Amino acid sequence: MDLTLAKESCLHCPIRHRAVCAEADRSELERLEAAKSYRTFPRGTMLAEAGEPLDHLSSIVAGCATMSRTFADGRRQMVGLLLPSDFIGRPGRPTSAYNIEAASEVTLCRFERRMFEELVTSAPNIAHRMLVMTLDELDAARDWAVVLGRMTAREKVVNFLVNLARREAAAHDGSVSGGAVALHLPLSRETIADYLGLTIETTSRQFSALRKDGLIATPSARDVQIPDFEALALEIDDDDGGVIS
Amino acid sequence: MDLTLAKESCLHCPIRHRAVCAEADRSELERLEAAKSYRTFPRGTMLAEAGEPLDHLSSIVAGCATMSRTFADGRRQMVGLLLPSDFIGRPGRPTSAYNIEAASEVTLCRFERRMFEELVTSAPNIAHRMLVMTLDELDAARDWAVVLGRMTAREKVVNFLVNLARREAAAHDGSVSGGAVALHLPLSRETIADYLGLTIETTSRQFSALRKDGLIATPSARDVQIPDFEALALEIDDDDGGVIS
DNA sequence: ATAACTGCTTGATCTGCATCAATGCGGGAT
DNA sequence: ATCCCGCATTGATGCAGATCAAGCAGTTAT
Repeated sequence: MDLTLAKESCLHCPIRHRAVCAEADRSELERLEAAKSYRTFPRGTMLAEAGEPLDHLSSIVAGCATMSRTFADGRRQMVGLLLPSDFIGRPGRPTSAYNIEAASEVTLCRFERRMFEELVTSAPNIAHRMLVMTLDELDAARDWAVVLGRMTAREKVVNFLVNLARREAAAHDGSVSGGAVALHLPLSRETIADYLGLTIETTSRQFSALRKDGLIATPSARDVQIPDFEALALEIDDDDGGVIS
Repeated sequence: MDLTLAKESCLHCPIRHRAVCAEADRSELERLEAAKSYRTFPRGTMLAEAGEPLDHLSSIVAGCATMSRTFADGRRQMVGLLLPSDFIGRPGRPTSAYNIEAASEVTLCRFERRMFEELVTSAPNIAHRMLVMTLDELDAARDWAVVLGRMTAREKVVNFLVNLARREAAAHDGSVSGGAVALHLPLSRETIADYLGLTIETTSRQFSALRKDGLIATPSARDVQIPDFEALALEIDDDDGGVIS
């Protein structure tokens, strides 16, 4: 799970473009800038439906969205949390493979598909940056498979909290200090459960167990305090490489 | 298993290059051809170790390899099966994130890292094709997360067999007919179990249950016959989109 | 304030898969 | 052939997490 807020490869930020394109074709930059438009959607909006055509490709500017697939019998599995700088839609693939839903108010930087695809095929810089972003997502997706396939419920929840804390720290461009950390959860228990491949009840029980063990405090359901981050991280770090980088 | 695959994006095949590069810079093609070399490794060879430097990028020409991560306590999760035309290593990432092991004798088409990375940054065609391949892998990895997170043991095994059959059919460039299909499993029960996030015993029991239900026959542990492919596929297809594309 | 609603927690029970433990089977060496 | 040895199957039992079922707390409406 890559949760940094200001990746090198973020495609909606002109400052990044300038850095990357410094000595490259400036017209490429102009075209990318010209092709984009911004739009904000309220919480709960379906930004894409699995199998349905997706005529805009977007980069998330602000907010949080979820990517999931739902079975006919109701089982749901999230395959990713989409955060600022993450990309929605794929060049060359006209439809979305997953449901994408705004988990909070979300602002997108949108590119009309045809324009963007032309850029990707003709501009080496853009294509290369898309490749780097996609490789990051691939690593995250594979790491996620490891979590879902082999971790216990407790490990899944700890892993979730630790990564959320690390992302938050990265967003503020500092590292997680050895001390206390406070988190606001962007997701409901149900969404967390669907993310972790668990039920709501099991997820809730794991939060309660961690609280009883003194590893977290929960002033409210959506707020988590971690008095000793290292102690929490030890629950998963000490015995494997299963931590999502 | 016959592994002659012929994806559009396969990077070791000059014929494909020619098709893609037809009107593009031919020197790019020359350089790619010049940079490659072939090598064959016996079954069991560790082609890459998680965290270790990987100085060659490779395209699989023949054989089968597995990608996995192992926890300190022995838990192991495979994150992918690598088959001909699949790629090992990532431009811009000097180390492998996973253990990659030859599951059978494997022939690789290898590119020296520096040469290949130069090609990716300078040649739009190569970069674009890498992007398409990576997007395919990303879809597969996310689909895999859905399988691991929400499918039952039986569904996992059925999904595995159905996908293997489909890949095999795709390799022979035909579709899976409505009738009987014969498969040779390229993996041991243990490896299948690690792939599916199950134990050996559960995997074996599921094979036995499918046999008892008449959905498969197993002339040997490594050979599976599917008398009615559609009937098997119905076990998963009718209620979701959880099939790996 | 009270009611009604929604999301969270907790308890009791059930079950699917893991674990522990034999047993069977096939292919290679002698 | 016979003895292996690694792999696969099958059985008995245990347990983590799912399911079923109440309660509870925060929020919005009246």
